[in-house]
Amino acid sequence: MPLKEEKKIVERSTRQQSAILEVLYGLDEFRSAQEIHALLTKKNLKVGLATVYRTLQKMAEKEDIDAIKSIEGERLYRHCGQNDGHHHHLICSKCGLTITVEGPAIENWTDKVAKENGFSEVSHKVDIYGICKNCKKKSKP
Amino acid sequence: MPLKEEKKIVERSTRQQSAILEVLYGLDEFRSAQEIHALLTKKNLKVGLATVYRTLQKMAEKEDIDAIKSIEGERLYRHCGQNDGHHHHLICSKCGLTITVEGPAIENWTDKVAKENGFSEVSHKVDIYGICKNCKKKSKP
DNA sequence: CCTTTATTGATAACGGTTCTCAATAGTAAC
DNA sequence: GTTACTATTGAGAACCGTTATCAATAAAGG
Repeated sequence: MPLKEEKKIVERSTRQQSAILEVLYGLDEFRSAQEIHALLTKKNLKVGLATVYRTLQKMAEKEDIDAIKSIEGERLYRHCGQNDGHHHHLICSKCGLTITVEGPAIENWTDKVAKENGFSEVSHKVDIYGICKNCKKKSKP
Repeated sequence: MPLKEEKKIVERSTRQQSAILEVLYGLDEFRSAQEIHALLTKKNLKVGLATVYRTLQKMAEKEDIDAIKSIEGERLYRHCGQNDGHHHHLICSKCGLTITVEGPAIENWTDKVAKENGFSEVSHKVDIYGICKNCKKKSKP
């Protein structure tokens, strides 16, 4: 049983998957499945909404792309350049501005807390929400 | 304009609100609005589902109770004893086990990161998800 | 008791996501 | 290229948590 391929998202490569990847690579910030679907449509790449959901989900599972939850509970996706090194996201709750941050300190702290409490697999998902400078300014006129 | 009252959830106190509070005080872990509604029903405290949602929302706004989001995106509520001092939650993604942790280190880090990036209001919502000891054990038999 | 109006509750609506299942299209073997 | 197999797709229905609607109810104060 030789392992033929390994970097495929799924067992068969399709037009739809490439289209979704194409859009993802063009993204600089997190987008919802629906937004990605809209972007595809705008590019005349016809892909069903259900397929977008399914494919993004699979890609996120395989960690080919980054997935986070917005504070409203929406799942957001982004192709994330660096696959090495932990990094987290500082996301503006108002406008969605996303900044990637490195967090050795937080890694250490979460690891410590996790260990003390017998938890594992805590490290990868510390996304922090706040209000960015611009939005703060706007909200206090 | 004298401020008459201050610790009331709302402007008028009702049977329904007391019922919800009663259930909340009996909770030791986070529960969804629907679960709380079910608990009320079980206690023969008839309260409409919409009212449960509304009331929990208001209480959480006033920070009379703690609210978090489960990884599935559900809002979960709990009456949280200590009202003083920042604290965060370490929550098992599998079984929902919740541990309250203090995090001066994380406060400092988030503050620093926030300031560096011009963000504000980042401090209060660092809930960390992981897999607790028991669930980890189960998943690797 | 009466009036005012915050609150309630049954139900509809909503929004994001997942499911269904027949149609479509990769893939490997011929 | 053709065939057979089956993974994938897509349109729409279903789902699920939540919010909105709005008439009915019931606190609070006079």
